[in-house]
Amino acid sequence: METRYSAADIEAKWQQQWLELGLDQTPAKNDQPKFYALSMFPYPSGKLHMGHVRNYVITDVIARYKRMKGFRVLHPMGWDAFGLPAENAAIDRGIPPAKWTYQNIEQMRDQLKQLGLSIDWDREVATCSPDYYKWTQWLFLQFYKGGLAYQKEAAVNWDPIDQTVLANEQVDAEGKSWRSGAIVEKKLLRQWFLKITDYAEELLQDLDKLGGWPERVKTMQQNWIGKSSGAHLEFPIVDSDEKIAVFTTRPDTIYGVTYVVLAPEHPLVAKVTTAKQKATVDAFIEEVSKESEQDRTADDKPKKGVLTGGTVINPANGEEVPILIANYVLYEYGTGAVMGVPAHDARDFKFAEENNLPRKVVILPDDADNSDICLLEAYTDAGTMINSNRFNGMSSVKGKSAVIRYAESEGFGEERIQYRLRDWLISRQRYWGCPIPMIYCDDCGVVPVPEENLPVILPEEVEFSARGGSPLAQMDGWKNVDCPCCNKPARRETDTMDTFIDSSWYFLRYTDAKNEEKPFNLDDANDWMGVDQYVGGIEHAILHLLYSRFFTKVVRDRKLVGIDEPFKRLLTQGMVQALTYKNTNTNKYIPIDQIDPEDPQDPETGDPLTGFYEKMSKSKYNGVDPALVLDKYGADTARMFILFKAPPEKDLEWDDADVEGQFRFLNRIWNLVSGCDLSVVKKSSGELSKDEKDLRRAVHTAIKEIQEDLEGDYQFNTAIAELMKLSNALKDAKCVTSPVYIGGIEILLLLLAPFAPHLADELWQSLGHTQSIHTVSFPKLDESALKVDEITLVIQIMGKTRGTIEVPAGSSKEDLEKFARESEAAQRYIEGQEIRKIIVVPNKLVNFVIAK
RNA sequence: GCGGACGUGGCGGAAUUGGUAUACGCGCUAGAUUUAGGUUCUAGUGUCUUUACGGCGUGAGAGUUCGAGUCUCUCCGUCCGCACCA
Repeated sequence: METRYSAADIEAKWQQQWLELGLDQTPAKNDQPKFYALSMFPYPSGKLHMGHVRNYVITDVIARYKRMKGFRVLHPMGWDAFGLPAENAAIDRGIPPAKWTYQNIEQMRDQLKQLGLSIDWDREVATCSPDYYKWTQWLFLQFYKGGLAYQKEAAVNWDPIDQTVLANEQVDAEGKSWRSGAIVEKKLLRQWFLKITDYAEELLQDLDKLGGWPERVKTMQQNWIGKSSGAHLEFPIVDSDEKIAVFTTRPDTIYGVTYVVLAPEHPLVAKVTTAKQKATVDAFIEEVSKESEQDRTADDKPKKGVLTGGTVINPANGEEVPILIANYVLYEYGTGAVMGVPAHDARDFKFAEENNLPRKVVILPDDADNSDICLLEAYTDAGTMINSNRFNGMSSVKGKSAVIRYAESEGFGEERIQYRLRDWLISRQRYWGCPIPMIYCDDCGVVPVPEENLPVILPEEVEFSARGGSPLAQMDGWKNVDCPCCNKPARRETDTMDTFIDSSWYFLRYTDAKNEEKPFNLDDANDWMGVDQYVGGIEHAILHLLYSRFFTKVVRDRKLVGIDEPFKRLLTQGMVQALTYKNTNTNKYIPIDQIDPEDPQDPETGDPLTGFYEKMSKSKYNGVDPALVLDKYGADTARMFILFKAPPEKDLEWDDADVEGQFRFLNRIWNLVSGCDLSVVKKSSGELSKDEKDLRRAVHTAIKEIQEDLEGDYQFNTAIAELMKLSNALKDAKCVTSPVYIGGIEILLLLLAPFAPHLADELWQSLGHTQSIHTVSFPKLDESALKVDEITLVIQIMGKTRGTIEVPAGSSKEDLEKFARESEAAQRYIEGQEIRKIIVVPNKLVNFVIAK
């Protein structure tokens, strides 16, 4: 068999064979250990991109390896199929969202299959299909029953382009929508929320259980949850029964309060404002409301504020201090009011300075000797309390709890834990999403749809005319329904759920994907969960991963599953980047085919261009279409390249020359194995020659290294390097008629099987095997084969390598020293020198320390 | 500003507990095969000089050690996340 390697022929053939053999199906429960390998499911945009390819190939190698290691593996795939692009396509092209989505799924499923992924397609789910979203709705009702779903009139993040509401997590630091990029506006609407804040503490604490997660993802979640502990303190308003509550992490500075500030939106503002100040206050509120979120939170923005004319009593010392409103106090955080301690808080300091408010020093640095210090900036560190009545002389660290206890005994405050995390706003004024199963009745109020009436079907034949509100709100036939309680005419909720809800439980559905009675059965979920390896992009570090953790804890508390955390190990794969050329004067990207790579110039202006590696995208003209790569080289080459080029968590720089390199490597393997002549193989003659021993060692070294690379941190790049070394060793081997050689060839194919599954099976068959290589166990490491007769001993003088000698393996320290001392390299340097010390590291080196 | 990660040839990247720095690949150079190009194969490829039994070399500088890419400290740089959170 001396034909050329043709990926196109063999890949289609083996994909068909595997399908017929059912190799990718999930085994029923048996006594094998389980392994759940999961990739984040894609949005069915219609076209596979390189980021997908990388994601799914990584998971596939892990799944295939684990199967060879004797695990029963669950490796499913599905579609995160609700979402806005389908509506946009409907508007732009007149295709109904459902039709567009299902077409895209067909297309992308075919593309995924071409990659040779060992996915159990019998468990495929699509979040937009009624048999899936029935259970999304059912789960929502569970939340509702558990008091974890509620409605609230709220100032929400309104995306003026997509015409919908966004969760806080979906608005970036500049106040822009994560999807449309539009500046988000504030709007008051009655919306559904999920009470994720009930789980804030557990979501934070359980990060410690996630040993297999990248540190940075955990840090990001920790910051997002934003726990801080301090005190809730109440300042009585003068001439009123009401009090202003503040949250502070520094109760020890309460004697330094020189004013109190309310957020402009705070409801007490109207009550405390005096007639004299009313015009000023109203003007200020007007001014602040005109500012965009971005302006208001800008870094170097001045802290503006005005007096309300009202005053409060400092409950610790009875002093009367003014109430102000200021733009830097956020209504959404804490109580929407702060106590102003300019001497010991950087923001208050700046604000007081700009608005001529007094300062009062109450914490003295430990190294200062008097209290008259002139502050140039706020002193925010710990120190000794002064000007604080009964607390004078106490360290400020102790003072925190002492002041809290005092506040409790005097009834003006208590200890308080505050989180930055807000409840999850899930209402979306969109059509293509999961309907919220709620009904509004004039008599009965808000009524949940009875479980037996689920799913609330999303009508699929809809007309889209232009961007704007959801068509559901206009579909009277759908909207009008009888109240399940009193049978009188009522109305359905026309908002749909945030699509992040759909993806917060799909990993549970895979464990029992066809269940028509419930979302999933407890035994199956407990058998497969948690996910042993989850793979996906870092962009989901907060949103999807936090929501999924929240959902898991809620369904656990509803006794639907018995685990605390959904994902045991998380691998965040790096981006796939490609070379882009940008004109730094005009900030325009130039397509690569218009450029001479030797001398990159802007074809229009003639400016020299700079090249960088950036994430592949249409707007940068640097995308590489996976379909073209598959056509030219085949799936095995694409897989090998992606795995070899960089470690999985690092960004990967696409490079056609390196793709060629992998293609060459697969061709070398093809030629190596096709060139094998089985007829000349001799019977084992017992004792191995040196060549045979060396080859056998190379083979087992490869087994050892690849196994370690796949067990630990998934170092696919070094695993492939080991495959190359083994293939080089086999190519150079002289003993081609030895059983060691042909055994080595077989092991090479077995080691290659998870990476290049089609080529490995084809060559395996060519060696006369009738069973697919993917049903064979991973080669067993024979430690004895790694033993060497001779080792290379490094001779060092004063820690510098001066030569090497070959010595028998396992020599004693004394012998090693003797060999080293007699070596030519050592002799040159120790001749006539006084040897101070000799360090012998067994099997490694001998170092002579000589008198200088 | 706060938090995290990282810095190794021309390039992507390797290096158990501190023990021969640059594995593997790309690129490049030379040669062989080929009508030619491509493919394939062989050899070479950190750097400097006085080409050696040599010097220098893992962002910079110091330290610990017989010995440091690896450990400690200081500094520089890049990337990422958060950012008025009281």
